[in-house]
Amino acid sequence: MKNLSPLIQNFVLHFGEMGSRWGINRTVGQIYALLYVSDRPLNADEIAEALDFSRSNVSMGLKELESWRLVRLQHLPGDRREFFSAPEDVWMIFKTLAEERKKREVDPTLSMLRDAVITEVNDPGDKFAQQRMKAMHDLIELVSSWFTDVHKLDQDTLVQLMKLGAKVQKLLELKGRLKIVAGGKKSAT
Amino acid sequence: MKNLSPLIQNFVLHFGEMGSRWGINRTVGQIYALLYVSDRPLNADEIAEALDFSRSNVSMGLKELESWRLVRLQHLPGDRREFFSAPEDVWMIFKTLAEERKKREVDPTLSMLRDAVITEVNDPGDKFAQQRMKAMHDLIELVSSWFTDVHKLDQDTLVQLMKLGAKVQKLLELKGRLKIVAGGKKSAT
DNA sequence: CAGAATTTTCAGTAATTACTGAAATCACAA
DNA sequence: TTGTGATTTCAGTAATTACTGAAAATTCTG
Repeated sequence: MKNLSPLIQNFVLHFGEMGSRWGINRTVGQIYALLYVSDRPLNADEIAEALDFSRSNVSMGLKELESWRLVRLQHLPGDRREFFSAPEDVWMIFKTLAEERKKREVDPTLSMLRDAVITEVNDPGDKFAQQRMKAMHDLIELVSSWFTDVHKLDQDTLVQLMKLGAKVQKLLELKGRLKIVAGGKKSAT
Repeated sequence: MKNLSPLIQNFVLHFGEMGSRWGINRTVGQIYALLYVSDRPLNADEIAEALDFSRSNVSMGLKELESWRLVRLQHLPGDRREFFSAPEDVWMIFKTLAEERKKREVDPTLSMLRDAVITEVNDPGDKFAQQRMKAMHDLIELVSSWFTDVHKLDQDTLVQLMKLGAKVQKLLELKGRLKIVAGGKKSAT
């Protein structure tokens, strides 16, 4: 790692490590981390130089990141090389990551579970297994469609909701009471 | 894989695959999947037999799962062997997983970011990097403490919230209006 | 306490995944 | 179109991670 300040180097190394713990290869994590903290787009040679990777490794890493929609490719005027940068908005990054993981892993899992649950089986062991799969399916489906749903919310609303934390319970109780009142009115007329 | 019905075999293989995509080794994923759909606790030999792993591999896998608090060890009367089972409550499983990942990966990342952000730097590149790290830190902290917070909610409330999905926005708006009214009253007195 | 049953450890090996350098391909300018 | 710079591909190799079998340790029983 040449020409990287200790601050940035530390960040990059940590992200490489984290990446590998979440099933993303170390190199890819490091490239992303570097782009994330860089104040200008970088080309592949600069990345290879900074992280001390081979040019081809950087090429593969960038391709991977593009497939995750985590980097933007751009051209600088008067320069034939491709420059890469990470989107600035951290919420956007978070959402993109969640969307991609959902598409790649969660959706196929749901589909597998759905198929498994509707299969006709006779064995009691299989019957039990199906119950368990159903429970897992329902949970994943609930969480996953909640995710999709809140993606639609604008960022401020999302932040507001998060900051509310557990206090959201009070709000839900309030909602319950309002509903009873409304329901009462309706049934009275 | 001996004695496993196609239904269960399929489930187990899928989970092994998913595990490895999320940074959990294939074997561990398969052992967990098997325990999850099993209608009774299994001992290590049964697992080794069913999945066709060596006994020592199963031992290591179970140790790993115990460290994630994802399996329960129990003894059957009149049997010296150790039997393992997966907790039944899928929400509990989900929460445990989230807690462990937070403890192992998110918290150390937050700590690294906090340190990086309070470091004194002069280089403009470092200053910029610090801004980015601050943004990431704040997002992770917000989401992570929201997670901790909603863990406290009982399951029904959580399900209610999830089912509400994007409609939660309406509720937040309502809350906003109530606050204004309340605030108005206060300032009037 | 001796011995049997069970579990764990760990060094060696196998399998997988990551990385490189060289060659091929591509993209553009003259 | 040809040449040059840039990027990608891919076969070979390196590094890492996973797995096994044998031995050690642990746990229980008589």
